[in-house]
Formats: sequence, C-alpha cells, structure tokens
Amino acid sequence: MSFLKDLNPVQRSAVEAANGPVLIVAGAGSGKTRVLTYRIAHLISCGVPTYQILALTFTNKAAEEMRKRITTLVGEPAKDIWMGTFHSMFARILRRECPAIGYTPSFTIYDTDDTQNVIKRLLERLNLSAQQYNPSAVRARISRAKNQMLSPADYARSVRDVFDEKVASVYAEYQKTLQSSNAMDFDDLLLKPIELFERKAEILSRYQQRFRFILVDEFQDTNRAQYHVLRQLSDAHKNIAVVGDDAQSIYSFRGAEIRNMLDFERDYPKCQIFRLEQNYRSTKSIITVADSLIRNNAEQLKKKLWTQNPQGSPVTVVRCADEQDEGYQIVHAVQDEIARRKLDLKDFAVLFRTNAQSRAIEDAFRRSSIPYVIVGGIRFYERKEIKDVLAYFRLLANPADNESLLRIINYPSRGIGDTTLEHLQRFATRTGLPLMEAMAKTEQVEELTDRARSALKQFRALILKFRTLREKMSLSEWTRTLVDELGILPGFKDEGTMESVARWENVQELLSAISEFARENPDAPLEAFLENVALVSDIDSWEGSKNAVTLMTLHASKGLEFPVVMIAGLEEGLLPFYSGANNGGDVEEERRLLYVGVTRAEQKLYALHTVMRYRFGEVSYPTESRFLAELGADHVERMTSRSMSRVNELSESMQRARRSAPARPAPSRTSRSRPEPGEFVPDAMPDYESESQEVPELRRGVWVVHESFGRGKVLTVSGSGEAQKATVEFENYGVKSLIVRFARLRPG
DNA sequence: GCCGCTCTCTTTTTT
DNA sequence: AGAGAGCGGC
Repeated sequence: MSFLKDLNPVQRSAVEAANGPVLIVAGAGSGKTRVLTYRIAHLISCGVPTYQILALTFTNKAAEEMRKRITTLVGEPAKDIWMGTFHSMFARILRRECPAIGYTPSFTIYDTDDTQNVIKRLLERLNLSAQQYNPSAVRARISRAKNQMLSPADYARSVRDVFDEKVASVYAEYQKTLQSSNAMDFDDLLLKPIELFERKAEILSRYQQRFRFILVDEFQDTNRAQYHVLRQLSDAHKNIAVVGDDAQSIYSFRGAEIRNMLDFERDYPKCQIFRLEQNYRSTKSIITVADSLIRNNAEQLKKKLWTQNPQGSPVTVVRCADEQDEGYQIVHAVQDEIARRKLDLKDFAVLFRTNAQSRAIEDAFRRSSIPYVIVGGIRFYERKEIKDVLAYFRLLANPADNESLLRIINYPSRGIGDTTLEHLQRFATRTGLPLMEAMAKTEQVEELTDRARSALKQFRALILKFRTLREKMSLSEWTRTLVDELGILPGFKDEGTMESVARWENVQELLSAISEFARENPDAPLEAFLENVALVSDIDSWEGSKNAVTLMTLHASKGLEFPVVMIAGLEEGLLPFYSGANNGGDVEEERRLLYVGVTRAEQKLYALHTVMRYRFGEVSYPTESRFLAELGADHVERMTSRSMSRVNELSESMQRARRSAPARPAPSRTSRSRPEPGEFVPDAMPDYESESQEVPELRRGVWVVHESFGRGKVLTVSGSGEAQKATVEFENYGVKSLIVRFARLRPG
C-alpha cells in the first residue's frame, strides 16, 4: 500500500479508518476527493471485494473521475464498483426491485418539465386556476414535501392555509397519476427505495449485505430522504464514511440539509471525525479572502482553513459600467493574464449566479474570437424537439406513460385536438385504463366523431407497428426509421430559419447519440438509454481538456478548480440574489455560494460588478454586493473600468435614480506592480465635475442630433425623467425608439 | 381545429 | 427583453 505515503497525517488516518462510521469534515481544496479515492483503493487492497462498495457522488462526472483515479491506484477492479449519483444508483436498484412496489422495470423517469405538465393538467382537472396556483410553485411545494419525506397524507395534515390545502390535494392526485403512468420523478428515485426497503425487509437485508462499505461525497448537500436511505443501507454494518463541508452547502433550495452533518454525529455516536483543514489548492490571498467572507455566517462547524502555498496576487475587484463592459473586462483580464503567466484558455473559468448572465459575457468572447464553452443553460435533452422525439421512445418503452403520449399524440399534427382528447381522457379516467388502452376502445366513447376515432386509431396503429418492429431492428436503425416515418425532419429543413435548422441538427444529434450508445452498450435496452438521458447533468458532459474558457453558474462549479477564476455580477439583488416577491432569501446560503466560487481559484481571482444592468427588461442601478466588503481590504485591489467615464456623463440621472441608495463606497487606491496598458485604470475620483450634457427640451417636432443616427425629428415623447422615451425619425436611419437618458441627444 | 396576435410574467440555482 | 400562454378570429 505504498500509495498511502502521498497523504498527510490526517488524510491518512481518514483513509485507514476502514471500519465503522466516519465523518470527514473537509474544507475546500483540502484533498477531499483524494481521501475518498484512496479510501476506496485502500479497502480494495485490504481484500474487500469491489461489489461490496457503494460510492455516492454529486455528479456522474465526479464518479467517473474517481473511478479513473482508483484505476490508476489499484487497476481494473475499479470498474465494478457501484459509483455514481444517488439518483442513478437508486434508479439502478429500482429497475431490479420495483415490481415489489407495484412498478414495472420499464418505468419512465419524469424530469421537472414532465412533472410540471402533469401538475398543470391536474390543476385544470381540479378546477384550480393556473394564475392563482402557479404550476411551478405547486411543483416546488410538492417536491419540497417529498424531499422532507412527507407523504400526501402527512402533507395534508400539516396544511396551514388554503394554498397548502389545494397543494395537498394536487399532491395526492399527482402521486396516483405517476403510479398509474408507471413513472417516477427525481424525488421518487430516492423515496421509492425507502418505501421498498421498509416494506420488504428481505430486499433491504440483501442490499445491506451487499454494500458493506458505503462512501458519500458532498454530504452537506444531501436531503433528508437521501440521509434516510443511507441509514437504512448502512444499518447492518455501519461502515459508512461521509465527506462534506458545511461551508459549501448550496442546495437547500433542493431540500439539502446541512443538519445532516450534525445529525450524523448524533446518529452514529461512535463515529470517528476527521478534519481536513490544510488547503492545497489556493494562494494565501485567496484563502484569506475566502475565510474573511465565510466568517460572516453565523451557522457553521468549527474549522480553520490554512495553506502553505505562496501569497500570490491580490484579488482584483473590477467596477464596470454595464454588463457589456463587464464582459469586455473579463475578456481583457483573460488576455492580460495569458500575457503575464503561462496559462491556457482552459485555465480560466467565468462564474455567475444566473444563467441569464452568460449572454453578455458570451458576446464579449465571441466578438474577441476567444473560444469558450458554456456549461448549463438549456440542456440538450430538454429542448422541445428532442423531448418530442424522446416522447415516442418513452411511450414505446412504457405504454402506460400518459405524459409522453399526450405530448406527441398530436405531434406532428394529426387532427387530434383538445375536445377529442378531453373525451378520451374522461373515458380513460372512468375506466381506469391507460390512454394507450383507452384508444383501443374508441367505439365505447360516444362523444367522438368518426374522424377523431380514425385519427386515434391511426396513432395507436403507428405505435403498435413500431413496437413490433423493435424486435426486427437494431436500436439505432429502429429509432431512425421512426423519426423518418414521423416526417418532421423535412419540415424543419423547409422552414429554413436558423432555429429550424438548429432543430433539425439537434434531432440528428439525438439519433447519433443513440447510435453511439448502442455501439458502446450493445445489449442495453432502450430504457437504459432513456435513463441516461434523464439523469445526465450539464457538468457531466463538460470536458475540461478543451482549450477554451469555461463559463458556468456558481452551482455548477462545485468540486472544480481553475488557476484563474472570474466571478461576475457581485451586486445586491444578484449575488446575494433576491427578487421582488421572494426577497429575504437565504443570505447565508448566497454567501456560501460565493465562497464556493472563490475557493475554486488556485492563483488568481477576479470579482466584477456593474453599476448598471438590465434586469427583467428594465434598467437597474445595483449597488455593489455586501460580500465585496466582506472580502476584507488586505488582499483586495480595486479597479475601475475605463468605460466608467462614459457612465459618469450620466451621473446626474443616475444619482437621481439612486437617491435612496448609498453613495459609491470610497475606492481604495492600490497600484499594480506595473501600469496597465489596457482597459484597467486605477480607481480615480469619479469625474463628477464633468458637465452634464446640454439636454434639449424634447417635444414633438423638435430637431435633434444623435451620435450615430445623425439628424432627426422627434415624433413622440412619452414618460418623464428616468423613463422618458422618444421616437425620432432620422433622416438616414428611419424611425427609432430611444431612451432619452442614454440617447445623448443634442439640439439639431 | 388552427393560426396569429397580445398580454403576462418571468428567474435563481438542479438531480 | 423575450418566451410562453391565453385569447380571439378564421
């Protein structure tokens, strides 16, 4: 076991404590993954058969990564370890065991979108208006209840208001709908195993015997259901090792409970605790700043991160004019760092709070011809055209899947409209048949017209035909034939718009993905492909090796590291995030989120914020994030984008807009080692003296001059002050609608 | 049953 | 600002 010498003393003890419960409190960059992989390797070299090990990670990618590393330590056997996300591992168990709880192994996994459609339909059926009972809010409630292991009955008992009451009734119906559709949502993939193990002691005991050693990564982000099922599985041997960092818990919106880390000590009184506090990843500056930030959280486990790494350069905070400028400053900083150090594009990550922020940043990279990859956004398998095609496969795999059926019964158009469907659904509900079966008995549905009957019959015939064909063709041949028969592809091509061409390409890509899957897994059934599709995450398909800057959300960055990290949008309202309706969000969690981002950086960290940003289609003047001050001053240098001078011209109206907001904080002057030729200028006193533009009095008929559009005549003026808009007919550019404040019109 | 229009409402973050 | 849903007209 020579490999143990790669570890520091604490890491080594954590690896060697093979038996009994173990809690590893692992600070950011402290070698957590290393401990996990070495622990598994150690178990194997002690003679533990690989099939007795279950390792649960947060993403499939993390699992792959670990498997690779274990392979280099102990070789081939690493292949057989059950290692993956909670969701994929328990889906695997459920495929085998679900008949015991009334499912068939071809059950469908519903994603958030499917789930929401089901709820929307139920709301309609229960005569609840979609405005009052927002489907996504109802879905969130139900999901939260499930994460907390509340059954529909439990939930009904706990209702506090009318809304809850209605949600309770939807929840009950929702579970029935899923069950009868032979479908499970993401939450069920955790709850159904619990139910299974509770109801079938012999099955539980089989899995307890099998998984004698359980390891859990990112334990701080497990929810109650996950913890519960872990307890069930580890109950016989209590060989369970969990690794986590309470300071990096960022998924409470998904039901994660930091409390699990505290409860672990209580539930496993004899557990050994190890604290990994030495950081191997980041410079002293970054660690200091991170610590200074996270200290502002009241709730946290005791631990102190330290490092022997060099001091490194200070964290750079950049004030930008607006989001375009922010993108530009990021690009500039990338170029600057590359010129200064030996770095590739793949060494850079740009992180942000919301996916919507990526747009302006992408624009900047595109304009500068710097390759970038973006993780997240709309997942490939969530695109409409992909979901449409997949729905056929899903229905073919699971004939009870009403959700998929409803999605495609009139796609492509077959003349089966709402009225027809309503009749059919009513009949199906009355008789308790899946829609697929109900369609075989259309003659019993009197309300249907002959035309509707025959359309339904044809649809059913199509599905039955392909079910038969499945045995005669390879998976890839079969899927291609089906897509051809649907005849949707020529339509995409003919339309000729950019979007439709993209759709065409996406469907082709789906077919290729299926072919590739079939090649790699020759005997795998269609269901296996569909399960993959449902459970892959964005980060899973990210290849860090590509030479490009990586753009992603702070959430997606968990567990990764980059030499240079840039975090955009450090503004009140964005980070910490809060929206009008739902303010007073959890600031501590937002702080942890930033902490995660900060601790991704190895050598250099940038934090950017703007003084003007479009949000919800409206101009806003955010104040800088409170977190910036919390980084402390000792390892922070402040910069201001040169474009800010442009903004200063607007200072008058800005001051008005921000009259309730505090004045800009005093900039700390920090000079750099060498003067920057580029866009960064040390923060100077803002140029308040510069006279504001001479603003012409605007009214209909007045002639004005615009910087780029030239001379024009005012047609209309609406609003006043901040929001004043004008339409102007320019001599050479036609009619334009302008926001007066930005248009900088001069009298003409 | 289908098409195109206007209005609304959005958005955190994800398995 | 932009997408999606709901609504009215054909």
